[in-house]
Amino acid sequence: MIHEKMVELVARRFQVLGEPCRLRILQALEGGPRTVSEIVGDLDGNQPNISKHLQILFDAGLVGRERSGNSVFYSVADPVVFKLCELVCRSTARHATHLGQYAAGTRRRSGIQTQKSHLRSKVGSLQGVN
Amino acid sequence: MIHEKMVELVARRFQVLGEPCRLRILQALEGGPRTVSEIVGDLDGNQPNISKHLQILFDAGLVGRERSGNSVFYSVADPVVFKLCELVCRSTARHATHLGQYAAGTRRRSGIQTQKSHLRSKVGSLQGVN
DNA sequence: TCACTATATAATTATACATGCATATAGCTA
DNA sequence: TAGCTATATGCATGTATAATTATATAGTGA
Repeated sequence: MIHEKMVELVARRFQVLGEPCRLRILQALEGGPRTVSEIVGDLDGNQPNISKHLQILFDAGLVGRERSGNSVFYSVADPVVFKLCELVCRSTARHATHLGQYAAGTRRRSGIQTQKSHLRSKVGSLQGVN
Repeated sequence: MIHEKMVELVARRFQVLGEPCRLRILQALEGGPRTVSEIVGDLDGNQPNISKHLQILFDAGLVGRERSGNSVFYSVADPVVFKLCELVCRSTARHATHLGQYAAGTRRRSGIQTQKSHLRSKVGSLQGVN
């Protein structure tokens, strides 16, 4: 059992990771610290937007930063993010594979199978949905 | 380097995990499959809301479901979610600890330290902002 | 068939958030 | 100081999403 406050903090971290642009930023930082300009160059977003995402990542403690002269270098604060991405990546690939099997196979569309209906039919549905 | 489509899929999964209510649902499922009613009983949300969150978790492939008579049993589809939560939990705890140290120590407010200013002062700031 | 339980869905509202543009601020150099 | 570069912030806007209420649908048993 986890405390309510902790659940919210953990959820917030997942939420911060749940943005394609921010994942790409972390990816760009995988090789080491980079300045904002460099990151903007790697990705195709505009500078203010990248800066705002970097701020969000920083507030979440996922990246660190240090000013060097006129530039600010950002770096991944906790390498665990790469582990997380790897795990989710694998899991996502598995899920996509399953979806592909279903699509290529029975053409069933993710409905709930009644235990009984499961015995008489390959195609279950939940209130005719999906 | 990861494909753009994959980045979006992974981000979507993180986003689905980035909701306190959904984390609590997964927590409730840690002991094994449960019906919607049971989950609603464990948490304090109302039934339609829980059902919608369950649908989102299902679409993301994070839970599976099977109807049994009048009830629908939901279960965790991929135990990797618990690993993810554990990793984020630890990382979050570390981050919170650091914040605590800063707060108790120099009272600095997470500004960027210039390399030079770092040498002459313990308190850095970035445009006077946090 | 009807009544009942369990679950899902629709419609609404309020809020959070990403984006883009304009602008402000910090640091450097002359 | 002024001008330049790099970065951050404010504001406006559109979109996504969570919560709530009411309702619809599936299954069960009489």
